[in-house]
Amino acid sequence: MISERPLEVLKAIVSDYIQSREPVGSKSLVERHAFGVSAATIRNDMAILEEEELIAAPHTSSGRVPTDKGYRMFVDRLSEVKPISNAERAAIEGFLSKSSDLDETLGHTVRLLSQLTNQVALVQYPSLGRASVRHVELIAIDEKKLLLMLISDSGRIQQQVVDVPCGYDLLAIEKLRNLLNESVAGKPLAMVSELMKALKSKQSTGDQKVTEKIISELNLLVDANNQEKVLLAGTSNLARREQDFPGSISPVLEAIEEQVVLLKLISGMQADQHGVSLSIGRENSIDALSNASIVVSGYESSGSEIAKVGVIGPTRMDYSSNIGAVRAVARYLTQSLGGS
Amino acid sequence: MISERPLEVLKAIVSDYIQSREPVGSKSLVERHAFGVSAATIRNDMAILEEEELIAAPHTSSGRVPTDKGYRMFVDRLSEVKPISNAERAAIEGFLSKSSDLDETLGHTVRLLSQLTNQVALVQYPSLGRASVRHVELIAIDEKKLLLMLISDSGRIQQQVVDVPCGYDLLAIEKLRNLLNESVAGKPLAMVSELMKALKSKQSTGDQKVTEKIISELNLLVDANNQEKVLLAGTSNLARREQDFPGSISPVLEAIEEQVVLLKLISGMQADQHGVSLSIGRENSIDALSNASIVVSGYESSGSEIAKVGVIGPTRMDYSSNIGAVRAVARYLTQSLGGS
DNA sequence: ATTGGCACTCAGAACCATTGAGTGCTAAAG
DNA sequence: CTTTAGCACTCAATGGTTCTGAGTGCCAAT
Repeated sequence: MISERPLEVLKAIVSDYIQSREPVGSKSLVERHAFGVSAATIRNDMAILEEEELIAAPHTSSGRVPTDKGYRMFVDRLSEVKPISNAERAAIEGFLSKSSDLDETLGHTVRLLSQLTNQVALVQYPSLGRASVRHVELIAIDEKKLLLMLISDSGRIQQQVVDVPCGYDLLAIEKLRNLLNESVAGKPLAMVSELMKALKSKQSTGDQKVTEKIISELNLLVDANNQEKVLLAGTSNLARREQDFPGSISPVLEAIEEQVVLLKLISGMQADQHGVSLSIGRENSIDALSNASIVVSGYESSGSEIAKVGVIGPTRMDYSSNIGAVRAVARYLTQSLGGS
Repeated sequence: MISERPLEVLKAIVSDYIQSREPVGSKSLVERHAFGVSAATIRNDMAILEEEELIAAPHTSSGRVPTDKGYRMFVDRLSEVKPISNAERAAIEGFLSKSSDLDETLGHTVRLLSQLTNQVALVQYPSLGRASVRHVELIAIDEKKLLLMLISDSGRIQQQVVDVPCGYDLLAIEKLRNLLNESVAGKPLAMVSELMKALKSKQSTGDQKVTEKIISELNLLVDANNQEKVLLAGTSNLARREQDFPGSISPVLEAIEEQVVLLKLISGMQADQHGVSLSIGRENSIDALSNASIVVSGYESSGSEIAKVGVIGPTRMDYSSNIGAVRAVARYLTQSLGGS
């Protein structure tokens, strides 16, 4: 077990390093923090921390830098989440209240979060997997074309133009629409394909061909767009932190633009007690992101978590503020979605 | 008037510089290109080009580098558009054929273009201003809520949940929908607000309150979302070309993330004979982009240009290939939208 | 357990000489 | 008038050397 003061020293090292981006040594530590002891004592404490691999030296005899493990210790045990300021709160409220549809809300959210944190912000679109159907709609466009729409309860809308070469009967379409809605409205999307099977066998009225076509298109809509999606903002913030990434930032950018990988990563993260989860440096499995940390929180609609929102930046980031900002934004986002 | 050979020299300089990213001198020029003359002669030609400000020297006595004006001359008079390869053509066709709705199509397009060119790609959403209404839809969600949808002929869909505190009558809604469609379907969006005024005064059946509410929401939908939107992809390509931007790439990234500015820029660009327009270096008015060039082309739906698609990269880019790629992608995009 | 003292380390700045690709100019040749 | 060879000159880049100072590790004394 590590005793009290060494942990205080770790806290000071992390704080100083985050601020100065320079390895911090025993002397500057005693100068900036009022430990009641001498530099030599601090050096002893630092030896303990190094023993535990909480800090490391970039090269022999230079200041120390926190390791991933050190950051982890810092966020888990030593730091407080910094609540957002009133100005920030006002900004969030002002920003989010203006949004009307889901696209816009998420777009605003992600921009906002990136400005609040000065990091790259990301927001995951509500996954259809966990959502349910609010409504299915069939709209006649012209004699041979129908527009099929699927609206999920999170507000996500998908549509597909369906060609009906043989033409169709308006009344039959009306009937089909009602039938579809009766059977799938309110049901989880995951069940749609099953329900459609049942429907297909039961139903025999109207134009069989059109019905079948519509049903298969509906299935496609559920499947094809089941792929998740992430929105990014503030990539330039990463560029501004270039110095925090050894070599080039280009692999980092590449990695976060690779939606599939990124999604897998943030989906796998487990929330802590505050609803926020974070992955520090090599804790995440993506090699290109070994110098990056990710802070995400889930956001909810109708009471259950539907997707995640968060930021990504250098391991050397201000965790306290970023966690605070992500948490606040997730909360407001939930609020803004819950009502609609 | 500049005579023949100096222009050939300029062409060679641009080609070499694009390839090597190093200032090119007279000697390496005669080595790599079969001018039938000596280095000294080339030097004389280069003096002429420098006189005309088509090339410049980064520092006294080092190789020469094309100026913006030099690049302009190159693309306008000296280079051929490089047609895309068969493999690329196949990639485009394969990629775009998979898309179903507008969001997806544009998303695929922009990713594709960024991969094809290894640059940052951008695509502008069809502006509602120039589009017209395909359909208006009203959907009952529950007793006090309606979903109002506006579908434009480019396939863009916008929706808004409308609260109707006093409840509504299904039949009246049906009627209202038909009425709305009769009056606005096929009309340009810009006219909608006017048409609505006319409708408001004429109409008196049904629940006046609901009708009014819907109409005002519809107007909002047209206005509020009239704001244009750009999709970006391949920002990491910019980071990979870091060396082509003096100082940091962060202001460049910032500038292209600033949608409003970017939109203004690409909207103002005039197409040349190939349908492609480009802005080289300081030709564009954004200071942060003084080392960047932009290549865009319009794309069409139903026969008229609805928005732009293109790439943005360092002035020192391969114009021939990029123009080819942008042109091809714009053409396929038009095709893919025209049919739906 | 804490501290002052001291020898030691090593990245980074500062300085300097060297190198070589490239220029501009001139005078001769075609 | 155009082309060319020759030559002196420039200057970024390279690489080696030295210097400096923040910082360490360890030890003996408190």
